[in-house]
Amino acid sequence: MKASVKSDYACRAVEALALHHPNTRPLRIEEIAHREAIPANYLVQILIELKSKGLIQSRRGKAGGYALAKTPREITVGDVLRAVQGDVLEMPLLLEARCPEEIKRAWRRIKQAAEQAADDVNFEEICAEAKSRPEMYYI
Amino acid sequence: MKASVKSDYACRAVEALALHHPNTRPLRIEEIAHREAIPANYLVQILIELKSKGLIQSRRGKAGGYALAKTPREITVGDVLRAVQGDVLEMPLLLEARCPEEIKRAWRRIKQAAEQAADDVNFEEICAEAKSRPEMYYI
DNA sequence: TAGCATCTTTGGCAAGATACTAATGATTCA
DNA sequence: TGAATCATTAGTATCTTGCCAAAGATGCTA
Repeated sequence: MKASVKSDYACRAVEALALHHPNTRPLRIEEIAHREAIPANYLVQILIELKSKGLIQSRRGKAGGYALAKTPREITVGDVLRAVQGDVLEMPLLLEARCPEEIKRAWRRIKQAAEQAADDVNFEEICAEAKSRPEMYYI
Repeated sequence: MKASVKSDYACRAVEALALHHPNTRPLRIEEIAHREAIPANYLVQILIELKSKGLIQSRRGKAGGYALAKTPREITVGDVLRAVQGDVLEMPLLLEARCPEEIKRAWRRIKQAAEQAADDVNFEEICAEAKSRPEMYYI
């Protein structure tokens, strides 16, 4: 089991929007991509997924861009992971008939532990930590 | 993050060996492959990795095969996952300089939760569950 | 209403990972 | 010696990942 770069990008993009919140001016793709060092062409697709899951909202045209659709406190890392990869920890093998039930139970325990940990971190906390290290944001 | 078929095969192979324990006759690859419905040619490679990590042992030649190198209680799901995939939850992005520290912290929390859950299940428990459902082993 | 800036959608693609197959070698035992 | 087994290595079809880029849709403004 490996964490994908995409999931990381998604969390960092949401963090950027959360740090900008509740400023009314939306952040453009290019701004987010630059701040978080994410390839803009890839970020586009990630933002679309986050939007379709109701985590962020967008506006087009001049003065367009992205903003959170909820408060940072209402968005967890688990929400972001589910938005971009379907589930915090995907286990297709839970559907396989040949996997014995007791092994499936062990897999489920791991899955639930990861899910709980992911749902336990919201972006208000993440922003608070980020702001306690302001030096990062002058580079 | 997705659980691989390989990890599942590894757990099922160790379960088969644990259920056979402490019988002195080793289990042949073909036996394990048949019992757990795992492609034999693939299982070979998995068993080699489990052996190199000291979880199982082997004997060659006639009357050869595999057996556990420890008691089922001494082997956890976490041990098996680390043996076949390096870590319970791999997070190469923890090494990336562009990922802010507060996001890394969130990733670490998820990683540790999964690790703890995996280390919390040993194969004695798994065997006990399996034996409480004996119907599976007559098919 | 023209035109531009932005988001949106779609298709493509190179590199790597996954889940195998298969051939050959090495070891043990009778 | 030879049969049975594990051990090693190479190959490979398919899928996934992490992007790029072109064309479209929409909103703002002059």
